Amino acid sequence: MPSSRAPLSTRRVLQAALTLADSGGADSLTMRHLGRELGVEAMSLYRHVANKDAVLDGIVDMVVDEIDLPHEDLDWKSAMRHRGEAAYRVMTRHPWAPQLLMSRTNTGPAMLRYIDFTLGVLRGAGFSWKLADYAWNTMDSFVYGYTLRRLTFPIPAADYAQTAAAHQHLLAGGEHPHMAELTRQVAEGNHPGDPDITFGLNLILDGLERLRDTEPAA
Amino acid sequence: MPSSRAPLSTRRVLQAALTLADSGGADSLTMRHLGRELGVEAMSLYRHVANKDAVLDGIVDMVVDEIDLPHEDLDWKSAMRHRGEAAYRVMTRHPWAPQLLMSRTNTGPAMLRYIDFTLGVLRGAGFSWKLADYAWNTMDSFVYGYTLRRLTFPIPAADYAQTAAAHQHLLAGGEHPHMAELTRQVAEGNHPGDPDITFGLNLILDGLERLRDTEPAA
DNA sequence: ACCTTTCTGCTTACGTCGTAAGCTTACTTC
DNA sequence: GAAGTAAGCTTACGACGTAAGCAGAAAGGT
Repeated sequence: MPSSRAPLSTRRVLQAALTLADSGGADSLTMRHLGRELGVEAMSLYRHVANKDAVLDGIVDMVVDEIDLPHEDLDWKSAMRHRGEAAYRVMTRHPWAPQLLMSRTNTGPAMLRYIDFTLGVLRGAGFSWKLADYAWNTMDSFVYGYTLRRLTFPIPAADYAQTAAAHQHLLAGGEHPHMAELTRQVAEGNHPGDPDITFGLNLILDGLERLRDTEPAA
Repeated sequence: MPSSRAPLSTRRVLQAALTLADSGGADSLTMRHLGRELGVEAMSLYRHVANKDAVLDGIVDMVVDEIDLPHEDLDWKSAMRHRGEAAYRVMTRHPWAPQLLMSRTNTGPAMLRYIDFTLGVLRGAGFSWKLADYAWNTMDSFVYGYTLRRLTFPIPAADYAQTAAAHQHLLAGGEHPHMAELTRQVAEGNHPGDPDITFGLNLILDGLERLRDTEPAA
């Protein structure tokens, strides 16, 4: 009895690749492993995708497509904040993604849609073309940077105080007095230790609003 | 006549690794290639570095160490702006670096020094511990994000207008009306196309200043 | 002087990766 | 059924990081 297997397709390959990356990280996403997951030899995948890069481009765009766009009728600041937070949430669900997103030029359809929407929101709010362009670029730089740092950082936010307490002695040498004191503050619970993404988003959005009001669209 | 070769050392290996990465990108930095560059077999390197990860950690910290710290007597905003711009410049000299910096947990001595200095500047300017911590985290998220985006982006800033003009037809389908119009604006020279890093830095610094003045250090 | 330890670099080898080239099997279309 | 095409398989190549063990030279003790 020959095993009757669902036929391969680009879609199915990318879907499996996404699942594989989610479960085992970027390192576990190899052509051989991906093939195994689909009950197929590695080389068979090449009938449906050009090469591994195409797989990476594909799953990155699938992730971008998960970022949901806020309702058109939200005020621009809420919309933009929502957008940034949504991007962060999605990346957190797919921790391997931001690294990849930032490392390849790839601008898939989902990304184009996402940018176009953002420009629309800003233009609707009275931003000049130039300022709108600057605005989304600045926002995105921050969002990606923040997300990458968060994902790379080894300590879960909930454990900051505890970890700070445990590591205070490492900074006792006096070479890094400010870090030592900051660590003490965190250990004693005087401050939570890492800003939520909303902190930076609001900072940037408030600044953009002021710029818009200073130099309005021509 | 046996070739009399300078003896290996951790320092020499890391130095060569840095040079190799600079000249050929991260991909060209392999143990075999690195050995060849030093006139030595790949396995010989393992006498001086634990493994490839140690090499990567090492050269990343060397790059961080290149970021020069502004003078202590600069006002805090200039100091912070200077710091961000310096980081950007250094990363641009070593385009392979930010990717690596963000992907590994590694906090080498140069990084510790850099953070401690920044905290000192902010505390000296009257920021609370909490706000100072938020401040440098937000700044750095932006700086790294901005730098990564810039390095990944395929078009040199000088060619924006020309490239925009050449690609306008791709957006003619009407699916992305705002991007199409933005591209037109860039093509016609109505706006330069991408913000300098100073734009975002000032945005964030001005915002931080306002926050400091609203909720001063206890 | 000789022996012995240690240090440095070399050789060989294993299991992994992406993928080129060519083969085989199965399904369509007449 | 014959012919043509598509889908998956086999084998192989040249990378990669690095484990294990070897060879020769330098250094220290007697």
